[in-house]
Amino acid sequence: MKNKINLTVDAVVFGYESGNISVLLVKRKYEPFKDEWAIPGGFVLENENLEDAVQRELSEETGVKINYLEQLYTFGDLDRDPRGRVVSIAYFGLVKPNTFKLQASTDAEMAEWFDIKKLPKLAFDHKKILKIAIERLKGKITYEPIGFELLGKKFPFSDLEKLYTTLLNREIDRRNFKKKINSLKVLDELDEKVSVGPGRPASLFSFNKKRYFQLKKEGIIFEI
Amino acid sequence: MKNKINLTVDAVVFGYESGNISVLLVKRKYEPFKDEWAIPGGFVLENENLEDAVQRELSEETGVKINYLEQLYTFGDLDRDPRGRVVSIAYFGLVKPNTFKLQASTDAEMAEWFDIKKLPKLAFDHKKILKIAIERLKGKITYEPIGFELLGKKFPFSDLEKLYTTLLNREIDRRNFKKKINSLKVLDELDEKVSVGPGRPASLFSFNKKRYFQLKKEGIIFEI
DNA sequence: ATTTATTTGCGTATATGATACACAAATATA
DNA sequence: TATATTTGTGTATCATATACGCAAATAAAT
Repeated sequence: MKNKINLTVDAVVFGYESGNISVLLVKRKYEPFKDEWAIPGGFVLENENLEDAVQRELSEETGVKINYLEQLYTFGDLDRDPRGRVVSIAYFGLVKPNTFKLQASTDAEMAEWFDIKKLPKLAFDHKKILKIAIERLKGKITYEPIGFELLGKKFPFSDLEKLYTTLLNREIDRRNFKKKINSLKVLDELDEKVSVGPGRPASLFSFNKKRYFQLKKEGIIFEI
Repeated sequence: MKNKINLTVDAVVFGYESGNISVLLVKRKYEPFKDEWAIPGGFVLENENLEDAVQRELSEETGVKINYLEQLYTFGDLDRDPRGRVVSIAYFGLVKPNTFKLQASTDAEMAEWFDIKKLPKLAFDHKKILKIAIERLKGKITYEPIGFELLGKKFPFSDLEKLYTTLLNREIDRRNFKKKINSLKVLDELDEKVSVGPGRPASLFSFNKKRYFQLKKEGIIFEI
């Protein structure tokens, strides 16, 4: 066979905590773009599935455990890597808050979360990749309840609400939003409350995965 | 650099004529899967953009001119090619009826249109690729007016209607459908009529591209 | 202990958009 | 001239989305 080409995977991983949406970046240790921030990723091995490659690179570079992963887009422009032709298959990932904190130990490669509104300069064409990933996140959250993938096992309703207002960058009427979510029946109300700061204590909810997969199978559209 | 991998592009190209949706396939001349039908495609050259590779392969193998092209998905399973590891970036294309007929001359590789309801056995994992492409086509047509990409410059309204009923595999109420399309204002009614067979002659319409791009920019959702 | 600020939590009324449905107009064919 | 066939429109009803106000439960301040 002929025409072998360098192939990498890159993973745009989003996390959410206390009203901020963050993306996971790593500081490059080697040229090109040494000491600049980049989306985690690396070369695909000859005998390795694409998703395995993503998981391996993420685990090596950041130690973060991915909760949701899907393919984003394949970038193949000729000049995207100064070393030569490199085609990159980008993935889109979400993590829950418990796996959100980075182990201080993994400083072999420095990994850090960045608020998506305060991004540093990025290596390669990673700015473009990130832009497409953010669009996908915003788009997807309005028609599939993937918002839950970013929340913990138990959460107050206001967390979900704040996630949507942050991501969609607009106010949401809580009463109508709740009606919509309730109609989907993907939330189970737990027999437990939390109270943070002033105000009425909030009931905790959990995400009903069974129901979620049922909806997905039926192709239910979910429009916020 | 290291870990070079064989990279191909494949293009699932749809056409539409007289109520049938067809896909373009080529008969393989060489092993593996010699004499079996496959989605057109081939190896990406070292110094060639991905889209250029698609267009080149399509032109070499089928002579068809693509009207609309977008990336579909990248397939990278280890065993998808018996010759070894081959990662394939699949594309999704639509052609208009005027470029629909295949030149009889290009029989170097035999290319043929197949009704998507009467598909032959396919080489490699192309059945899987085609399945995903058909889902994409069906999904996409309900929220973006790409249906027009499959029609000629001028067409009677019933052609558009039949395209949707065929693709969605269900009846559509013409009056409500027309209301929806009219509200988008993407159709210009021409001062011209056609009459085929019995029945009232039909006005011809053309597709207002300017308006279409405007809608797209505004992120207008179009739900049939 | 009382008041104030803050957050959660619900219900109803209105507007907007989707669906259901029937008949007239214009032609080719018999 | 009658019949079959296709195009072409309007209105009434139903479902869903949006707009909107106030009570309940707490922490913090006085």
